[in-house]
Amino acid sequence: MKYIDKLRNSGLRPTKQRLQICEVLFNNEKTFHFTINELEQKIKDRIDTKISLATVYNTVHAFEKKGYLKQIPINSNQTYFDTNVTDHHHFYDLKDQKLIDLENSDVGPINIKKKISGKRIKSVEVLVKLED
Amino acid sequence: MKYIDKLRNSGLRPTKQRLQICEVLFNNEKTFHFTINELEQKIKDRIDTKISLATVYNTVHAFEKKGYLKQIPINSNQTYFDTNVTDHHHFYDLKDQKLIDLENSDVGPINIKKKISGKRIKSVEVLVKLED
DNA sequence: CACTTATTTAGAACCATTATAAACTGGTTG
DNA sequence: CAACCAGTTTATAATGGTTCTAAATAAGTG
Repeated sequence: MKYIDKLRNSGLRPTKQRLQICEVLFNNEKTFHFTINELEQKIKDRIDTKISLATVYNTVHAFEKKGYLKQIPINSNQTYFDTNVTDHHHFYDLKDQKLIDLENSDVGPINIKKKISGKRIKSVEVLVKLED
Repeated sequence: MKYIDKLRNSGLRPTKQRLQICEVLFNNEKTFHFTINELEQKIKDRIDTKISLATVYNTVHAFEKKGYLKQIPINSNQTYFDTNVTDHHHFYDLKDQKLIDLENSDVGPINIKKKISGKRIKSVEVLVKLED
């Protein structure tokens, strides 16, 4: 199983549940955005056994901490995650409430001129809201 | 009272509560960021009468819809608002969980090259996360 | 003042997320 | 292989920010 090493290498035991969630998250042609609820549904559709909601939360948070998932900062009642962890930005379609990837080449380089002493820039995230 | 016209002009009745909240939000030297809870506390400190939590929510949402407040997209369990409604961006200090304004001149111009047909760009928001 | 409509209010309801504590599992060691 | 321990899963309860509800109150109008 190809995700066993990935998990072991990051100090996570390769449990049945985690491996199944890996399949759903990472064994796809394209990366995608999801909420926990949407992921739960995807898991139900793809896997025959049930995985507890608490485990889905635990796993997603563990994967995020290890850098396998990214949270997308957006004002919504639900938290959005992204399986695309490369540097990139997002459109957010206000009407359809859909996220769309912006490749880095779609956004000119962003130059942050201000510095805060003692702090490093960890990430720069751009959210472009779309309306009709 | 200087906020009466502001409210009337946007179709909001200038009630006692709204005027008091205007005082707390807009009668300051500097703009600021807040959550509903922080605003509630500020109101308690500045005003002698009590304003119901539901009214605070109603008012903040009404003001946001009218463009007197902006929501700041950030992943947090609480929603952050900004009394600075000009175009600008934010640092987010992950350790202290504090927002810091970035003037537009602190961030080079942002050029979004991708277009989505039938959609207009409503806003471009940059969140720069800071770590130690 | 009478009337209509908007607003305020306390409290209940909602719902995503987190905490809990018991059962279970993976990995390791003797 | 058995015994053990730490990590993990699980159902369920608890939490907490936000929204809803329905009744009371206040603002605007004629």
